[in-house]
Amino acid sequence: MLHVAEAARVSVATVSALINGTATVSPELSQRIEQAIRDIGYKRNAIARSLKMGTTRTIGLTVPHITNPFFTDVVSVIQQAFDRAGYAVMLCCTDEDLNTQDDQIRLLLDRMVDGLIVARVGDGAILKGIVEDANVPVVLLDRVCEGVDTDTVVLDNQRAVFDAVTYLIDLGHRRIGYISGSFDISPMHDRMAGYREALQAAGLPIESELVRFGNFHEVDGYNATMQLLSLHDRPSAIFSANNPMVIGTMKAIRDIGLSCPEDISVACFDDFPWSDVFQPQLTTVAQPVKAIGEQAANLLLDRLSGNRDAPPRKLALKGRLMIRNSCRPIGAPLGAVAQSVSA
Amino acid sequence: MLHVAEAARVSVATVSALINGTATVSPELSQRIEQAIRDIGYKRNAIARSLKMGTTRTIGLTVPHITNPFFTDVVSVIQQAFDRAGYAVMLCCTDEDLNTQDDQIRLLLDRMVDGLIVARVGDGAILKGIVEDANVPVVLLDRVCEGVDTDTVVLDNQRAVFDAVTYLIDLGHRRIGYISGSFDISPMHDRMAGYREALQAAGLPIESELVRFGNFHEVDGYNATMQLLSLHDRPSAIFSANNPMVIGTMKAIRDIGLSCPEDISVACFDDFPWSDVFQPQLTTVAQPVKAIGEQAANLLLDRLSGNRDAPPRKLALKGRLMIRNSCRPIGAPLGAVAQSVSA
DNA sequence: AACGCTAATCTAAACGTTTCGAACGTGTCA
DNA sequence: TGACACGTTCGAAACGTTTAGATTAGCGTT
Repeated sequence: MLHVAEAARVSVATVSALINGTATVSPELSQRIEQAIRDIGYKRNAIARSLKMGTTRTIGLTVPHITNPFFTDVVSVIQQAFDRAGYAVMLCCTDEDLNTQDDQIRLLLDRMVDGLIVARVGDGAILKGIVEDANVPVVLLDRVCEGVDTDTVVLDNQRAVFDAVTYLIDLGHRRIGYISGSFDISPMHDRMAGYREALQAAGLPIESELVRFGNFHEVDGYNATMQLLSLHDRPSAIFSANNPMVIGTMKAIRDIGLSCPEDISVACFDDFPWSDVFQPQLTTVAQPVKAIGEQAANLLLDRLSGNRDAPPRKLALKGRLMIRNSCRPIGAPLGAVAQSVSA
Repeated sequence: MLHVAEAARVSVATVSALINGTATVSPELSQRIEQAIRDIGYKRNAIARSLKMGTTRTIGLTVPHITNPFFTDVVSVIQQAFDRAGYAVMLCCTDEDLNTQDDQIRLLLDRMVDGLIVARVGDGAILKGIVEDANVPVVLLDRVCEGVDTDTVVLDNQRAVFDAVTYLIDLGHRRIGYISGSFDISPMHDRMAGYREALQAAGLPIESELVRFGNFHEVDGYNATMQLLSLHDRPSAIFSANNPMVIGTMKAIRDIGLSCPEDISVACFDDFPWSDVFQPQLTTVAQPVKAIGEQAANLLLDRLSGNRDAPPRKLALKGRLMIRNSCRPIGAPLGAVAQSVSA
């Protein structure tokens, strides 16, 4: 900018005024300055600007795994929303690891992001400390977090799983295996609560041998399913509380020589693009991904535009059970699929 | 830092020296300073540091669509690599749009990223101009780019498609539909070349009615497939040059009342997590995603660590044909699948 | 002619670091 | 005793912006 100013024989203040339109500058000087900008190929240094202005027009986004289709979609939607608003987004993947997550939030805060969208945090206390230090608006995604009282957008997880498990029960299933993610994040509590609630509502016992835990990865789903399938009295249906794990479930079923839905019914959390293309077409709980991402972005954008003092807003969206053909009625002839019963 | 210096009754220079270890500071002062840092809860301002140092320890990454499984994986790998190296990554999705891409590269350059990984650029000339202005190392991913002579990592696309189409021919297919992405990016040229080369090598005619173009999205694959299937003499196999489009292909096949592989064989580019779980298990060309991402990251990291003058390095990696059961031998009994023939 | 008003422009301080070179105190050596 | 080196600490400039407030010029009023 100094060079531009010299070339145009004006002060840097005038150049800045012209660029930002913060003051009127005469047509004559405007032209000289614009010419100089072109000649020199000047580009404003956003770092210097950020330092002075105290804003980077950049937000931080952390998710556990970008390869989980839910987060893939959410990231995509959020990225688009901030792009439209002229913000850049820094993406971090925490790999479901608490320390990694803390490090990355610090990394983002160090870089003076203007705001933060955090999906699936672990321990609330740590996040709370980090976030209170840096005085930056935060929106929590996909989970509530004890002690961190801030904007939040989540799914009504309990209700969603309740609906899915009730659907299985209505099909005649009595022994329903449940594969949960590890319990340190709230959605897994709520989803489990939905499972138990559905069983209780139907007067079915809650049997601990039917509940398995995994760490969200395909291999965990595989192992959990293997255990469930080798039970003496094996379940007739399995619900997986997480999407990547259901891949493991399907592979375990195949490897053990069974087939879905003939021998065992399967449903899971999170829809994905291929779910209705191949056989079996998985019955899933679809999250309103687009709405979730957009709401989160709007919440943050609103804070960013100055609305800092409004009380925290908590949004809970509804999931939707996508009934396909991976669950079959118990007792019905083998050819029957779910739709014919649930109609 | 000023406050810390005051509280510890030293100069800011000393604080900086201690923090960065750039000069020895006496144990006594060290302790006072560290105490002050804790008391105040001081965090170094990375923006000010970047301004002074001329480096942001941030890189920019642009991809067309994060929802394309190839890019999802590549982004994931790249993110991890830079995370390990202490870099943040700014992610942009260009939606296959040239203007969007230019805007976003400018956005990233404005923010003084230290380096750039660009996947799937359109016009080389524009990129070239942008990149030459900002003197920042760039690595090109997934495509070569005329006129931009810089580090590049791509797949040997022609060979990969040649292998896949040859496989189809070996199965007895004679009319093979081909769905290409739009032609303004190099992989689509190369993949098409592979298709033509395979046909020619087998002495088969190249029929333009069998070749369709789409814009990389599911809906494009759907439309293209609909056209291919309503041909008077419809193809017995379809190869889709892009992964999202093959979803459309499968849906079109289903909607038209055909089934794969009984009525029509399908293969496509890019493997995905579900490919061997459901039926049909799609035969795909798998890219070595992990290697591609890591190589790209290493190339950039190397430049970032000072190796600026080395001549541009061009890496071409080999794809791998994952033979599953979505393609059947022509003329063989209906139950037969690909493996039994290709053994 | 002196005055005030407005519009255009400029000067200089500030943002929070890093770093160069100077300054200071202390001990060593001639 | 003075010169010198060494280890530690500090002052101040610099990075490239923004912006408050000062300055200037032009013009209409009284």
